[in-house]
Amino acid sequence: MEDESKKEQIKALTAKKKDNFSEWYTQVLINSEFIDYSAVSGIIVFRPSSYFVWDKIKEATDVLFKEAGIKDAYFPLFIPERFLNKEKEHIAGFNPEVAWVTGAGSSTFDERLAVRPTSETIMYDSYSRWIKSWRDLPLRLNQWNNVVRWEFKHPTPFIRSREFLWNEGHTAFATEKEALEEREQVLGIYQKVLREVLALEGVPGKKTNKEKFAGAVASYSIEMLMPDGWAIQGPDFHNDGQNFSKSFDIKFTDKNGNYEYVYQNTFAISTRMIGVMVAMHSDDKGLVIPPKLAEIQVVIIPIYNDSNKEKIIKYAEEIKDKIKDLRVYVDSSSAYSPGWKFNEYELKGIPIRIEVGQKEYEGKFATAKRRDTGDKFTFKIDEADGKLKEMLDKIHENLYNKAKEFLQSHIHKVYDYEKFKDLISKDPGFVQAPWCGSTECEDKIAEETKAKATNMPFDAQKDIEGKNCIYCGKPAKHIVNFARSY
RNA sequence: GGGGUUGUACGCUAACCUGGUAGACUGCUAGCUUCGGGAGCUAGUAAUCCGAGUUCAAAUCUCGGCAGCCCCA
Repeated sequence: MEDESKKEQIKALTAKKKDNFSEWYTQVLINSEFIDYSAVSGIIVFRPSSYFVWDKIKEATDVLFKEAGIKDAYFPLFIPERFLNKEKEHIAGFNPEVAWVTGAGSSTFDERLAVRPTSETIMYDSYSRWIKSWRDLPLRLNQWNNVVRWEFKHPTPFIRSREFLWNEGHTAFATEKEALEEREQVLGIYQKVLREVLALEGVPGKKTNKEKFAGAVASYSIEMLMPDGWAIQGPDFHNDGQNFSKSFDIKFTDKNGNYEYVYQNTFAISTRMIGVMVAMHSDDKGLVIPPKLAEIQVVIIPIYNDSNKEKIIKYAEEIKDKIKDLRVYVDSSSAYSPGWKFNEYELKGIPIRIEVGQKEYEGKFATAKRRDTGDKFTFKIDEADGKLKEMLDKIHENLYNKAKEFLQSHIHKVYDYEKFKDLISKDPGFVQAPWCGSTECEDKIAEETKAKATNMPFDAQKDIEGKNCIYCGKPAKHIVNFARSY
């Protein structure tokens, strides 16, 4: 037992995922050197391994954007106040969270500048000058950047952060039809990235009026679930109609010579998804990073003593050389013992660990361990390349399947309000229930159960026939995904 | 906005009640011995949130500020 108490003083996690989720979440992120807190409250530092994860998410998404014909651009960080004020709903939604720059050096600006909370206004000022003719459309631009929203609620790394990184896509079309068609394409891209890169599954659907984006006609989201059963909004897509084009005067001459306002969309995926990824996959030993996002995919730990040190390290390097196109690291330092390294790389979430010592050297094989399941396996060094790639695929698949099963086992379809209340308080998750469409019922439900209308899942709407609103009993118009929400 | 609570080294913590040498663990640096699940020894490095008051003497008591956390609105 003396060992136990000593261990706790070392870097091991003291909180358990099951017992104290938020404490565990923080410990995992900090102890694994994934992130650090900064001197500014509510803003974290992305250390190399977490920035690597973001870079990969970005890369995977960007390839799909480019294939779809969306180009990258970059617009200013600072937005003149008069721009923000142009679209009334938009400014009303963001005003409380905007950070302002009021001067430089000892001088004060005549007009203060907002640090972008989102870039609609600064981009659409340009769009209004760039779009003159139907030939200029569609205009589909994206930027990868950072935004600042000075939240006052308790900050949580990645999940609720005052500065975060994201993509913001802003597109303009000549017709409403074309604009609406973009939704499926973009949500499809996000879903593919979530599944194939982050190993996560969410529920796509339409937002209620109350929850839609400030300035949008309709909003859509992929809603995610955290391990504690609370919902969190994932990537989103907003159909802005002509709201912004009218405020920013983005009009063009159509084929018949008439002036028309463009139809617009905006969409985003943010670093918040890293938080969901960490929370879903990791365990009491530390981080678990899906193979495609891991800075080091395979770590090789040579186990040696004075008499065989050189040849064992050489053997480890030899195995590394046999592995093509994977990110492999040989930790041959003698500063730490093998046991120390095992724990360290588990804490950091490296998908596969390989151990090579005297036994392996003599038998020309290697011993390996999966981070996700803890299963050990061995392979002959000549088959290292294929074996490891296959195993990384299995790890991804396993993580994705577990995440999907968790989501599915936490979706409940309910038609009775008493049962609804019971589920929300006892077994948090998504509760899908029929709703009449009135904000009044939505508000009452939120007030009585603390569950928010997260979105209206596309695939659940077919069940609407003959159902009544769970709150008022009037005929239902939508099936809504209610949940306690971050 | 109201109430509670906590600020000691990178981190964690002791001394606080009862004022008097700031002590462990971890980390970090160096050396020697180790190395198949967080190795051992030796030496070194590093701290009382800020300001005022009481006192011969303040990490400790009092007041104010700042910061974190919790609860309520």
